[in-house]
Amino acid sequence: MPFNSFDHYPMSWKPNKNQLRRPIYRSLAQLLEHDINHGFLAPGTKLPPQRELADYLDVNFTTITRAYKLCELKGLLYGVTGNGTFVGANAARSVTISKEHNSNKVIDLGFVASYEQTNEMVSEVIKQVAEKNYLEQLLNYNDPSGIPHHKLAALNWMQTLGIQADTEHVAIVSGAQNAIAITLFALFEPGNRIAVDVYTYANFIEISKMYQIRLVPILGDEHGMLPDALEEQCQQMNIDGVFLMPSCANPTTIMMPIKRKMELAHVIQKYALILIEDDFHAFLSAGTIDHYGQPMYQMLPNQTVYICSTSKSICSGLRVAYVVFNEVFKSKMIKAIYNVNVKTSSLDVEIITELILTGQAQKIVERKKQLAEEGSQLFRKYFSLSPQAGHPLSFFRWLPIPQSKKNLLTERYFLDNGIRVFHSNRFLSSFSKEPDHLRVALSSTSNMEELKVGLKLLSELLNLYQR
Amino acid sequence: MPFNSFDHYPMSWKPNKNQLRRPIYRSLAQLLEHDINHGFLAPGTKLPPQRELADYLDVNFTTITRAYKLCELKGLLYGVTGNGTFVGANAARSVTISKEHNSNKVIDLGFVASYEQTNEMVSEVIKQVAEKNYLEQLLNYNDPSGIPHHKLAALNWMQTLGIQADTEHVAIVSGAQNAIAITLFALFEPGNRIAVDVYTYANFIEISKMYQIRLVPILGDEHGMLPDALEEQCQQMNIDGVFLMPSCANPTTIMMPIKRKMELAHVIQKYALILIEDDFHAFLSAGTIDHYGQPMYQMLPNQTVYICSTSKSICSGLRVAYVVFNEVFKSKMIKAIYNVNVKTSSLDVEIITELILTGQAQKIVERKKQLAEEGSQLFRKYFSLSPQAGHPLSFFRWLPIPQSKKNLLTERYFLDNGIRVFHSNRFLSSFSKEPDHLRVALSSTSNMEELKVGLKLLSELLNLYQR
DNA sequence: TGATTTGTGACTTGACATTTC
DNA sequence: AGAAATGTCAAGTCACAAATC
Repeated sequence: MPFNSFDHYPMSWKPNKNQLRRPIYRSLAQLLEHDINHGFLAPGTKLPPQRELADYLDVNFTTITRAYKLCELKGLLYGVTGNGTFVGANAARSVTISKEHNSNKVIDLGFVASYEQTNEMVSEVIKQVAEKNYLEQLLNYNDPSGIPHHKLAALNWMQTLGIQADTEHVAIVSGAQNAIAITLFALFEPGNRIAVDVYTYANFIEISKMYQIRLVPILGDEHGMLPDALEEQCQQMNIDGVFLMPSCANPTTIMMPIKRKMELAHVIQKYALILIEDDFHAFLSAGTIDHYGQPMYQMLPNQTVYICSTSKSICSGLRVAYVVFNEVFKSKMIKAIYNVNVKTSSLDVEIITELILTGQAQKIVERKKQLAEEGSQLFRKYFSLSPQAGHPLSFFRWLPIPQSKKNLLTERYFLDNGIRVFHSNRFLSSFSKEPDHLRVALSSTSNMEELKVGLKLLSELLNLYQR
Repeated sequence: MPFNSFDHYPMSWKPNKNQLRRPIYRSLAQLLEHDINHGFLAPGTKLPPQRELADYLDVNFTTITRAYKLCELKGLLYGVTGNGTFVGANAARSVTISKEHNSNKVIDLGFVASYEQTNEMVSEVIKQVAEKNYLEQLLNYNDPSGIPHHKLAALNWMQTLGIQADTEHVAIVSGAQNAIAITLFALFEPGNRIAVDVYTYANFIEISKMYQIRLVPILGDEHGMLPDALEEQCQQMNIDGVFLMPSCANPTTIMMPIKRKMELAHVIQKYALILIEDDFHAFLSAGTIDHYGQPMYQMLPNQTVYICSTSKSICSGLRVAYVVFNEVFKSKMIKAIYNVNVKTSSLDVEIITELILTGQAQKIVERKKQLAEEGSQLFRKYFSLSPQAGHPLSFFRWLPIPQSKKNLLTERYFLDNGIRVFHSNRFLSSFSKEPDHLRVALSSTSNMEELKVGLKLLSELLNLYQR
């Protein structure tokens, strides 16, 4: 007979004993998943200790361990030895951020687009490409990892970002998200652990959940992830990789100075982690910002997959990204690219290549920088920036907001009032006590006037929200 | 002390006891993987029984179970209760089939392309699309699952194949392989089991290995998978899905008659399997072949993901496929599409759409059918077809060859003599005692003359091979 | 500081199903 | 036809590590 009287000190979760079928651990995990997904267990809830629940259900405590673990792999829970097991911040919902059909009344400061105003410059080049007399050669199955000529343009482009590589160690894929999916697929297995910033790219959290990668949040400061914190976690558990966006972390806008990169590289090397370096804002940093230095790929070529998307810098709709890797990863990466994509449309890549080789891409970048500068100025008009404001040209801002009990309803509140923004919780893989933020995209409205209206409305709403 | 004297009855695999580290099961799995990958354990080898090996290594027998299981999930092994554990047919190598750079002297009858001669008809349409005045609207992040207008064209196209659906239940992805990856990702978890034909699509085997899906081969006859065999396996173990290519199975060219589809649908429904229906040859069957009937999606809409690629039928390089699913799968599929692709280039889809709406696509199909007919005739000139020859217009043939000790070296033999073809072993997920075959692609040479030379050479080589 | 709480994970036990002989 | 061989899998035991009090 159980020692405690459970009625007096009720557990946070009491599964119905009668609903349990064999195997118990699966059945229990199912009940747990159901209760989380249906809101009976709020994010952050501390679950009953394994032994206590086991006692209550009259089973061995490792049966509970196993049930909890199933849910952990699905990204619903996380456990802390000596402390307890908790429901994850985003257990109950998908945090995927995608472009949605808004009603016309809503101004989208949520999804980060890329100042799509520049796309007409691309249309021109499409017409030029269509006149080429070798179009047929772009329409077959040849060169699954990219036509050599396209790869050369890629290397040319990435050279300005500080990347040195050759055509044998670059491949063309369909955008950065696609590159991430392929890299996870190629180099990681379900159950592996990847270290991430406490706040990290929401779609990375989501794809990790899907592929059953366990994320290990690492503390950071104003220069990004802390090497000591990473090392500590590496000592404590078996970590397989680390995901970083050094050129401008999403959502925090932190740009990692070269010094921090080197310190982190040291730890990454020491523990033989695989680094996924998503350098999506490099085109706004390299050659523009002093202490930017170079990509981490250059420090750790044998351990890094470097991802350079052209979606933010050149054109979002053509879905072209470059992936750079060393010989050790090559065969696995090529195989994964084939398994996921077969290949990326050579027509699209031809257009990007033409943009690069004719110098049009550089003009687009200049224009986007200009727009980013304008967007930033508008933002500063309505909100004060802290001295540690992150990347000056970032396509989005990380705006501290007062703590509120609304919490999960925050996004709803703004949406109902005509603004789409994302709450910091969406970028959490476990939980955090840091102050709440909003991520505010500056690059998604169709013009600056709309952005201005949006930011003004947001600042007004925020004043009301505080009370 | 062990009962048997192991020196007298040596086990097929004797791992070095001293190399074992803790955890034992992982370390053992690693040794096993190494020995398989380095050829010390040939495909088909029977491994020592779990209890015997455990005795030898002085560990509990379920430690061996676990080690074997790790390797099974990676597609290296398969176990049969009561019989033993065996090294898989393709354990040591990747069976991925991709377009490779051949030396000019090699004629490629391996990779199945799609009579790329028709691509110049596509070039024309690209020029037309480039002149549209709404190009910019194709270059942004909007409509990740496809622009409504594009979806309507998709439905229009698939209607001729017998599919009834609406725009809410179709999505656009980047080719059939991409569709498969997304479907696995969306609806299956690592460790799940999927039933397949004994000989099945090599790239499906490969992606399943990567995602740790266990394949369960099901016996078939000249009309495809046997419903009874499927049912038997379903009773025996927990099977989650089934992968079928009813319009023309790759590599066997079997087209499933409507009667068989209905019988299989019955079993699939009874055991609540998820059906992945890759209908890549439907455009060569629907309306052409009498007893083709309709896709299985129409019989089991709630359990089926229907994949319709335009690579084989319209244009291979543009990477566009349509996916049809019911409401129950919708949110998971849309999420997975976003996580893997974000979206498919709307420019490419616009071109495919234009091809469909102007009727050019239909003309391309007609031309491809003509070419397929020619290719088939050429084949019959050099090889006799059995009465159960499979799909008459198939882009490839399944050619019985004499048993030979060369086995794994068969592909090498033909390659060294100027022909790339694939041996039946490449399409096996476990093992089989059925007679050997070659898969001979008819659609990959740049013209019919080259195909003729290739087939002639192949028939000559085959005569020599027999001796 | 040290006992206690709490989670992790490898290995062991034992029931069971199928195949072989 | 039945005993033995063989693989599968859930659940239990146990050692340990980190956090808390």
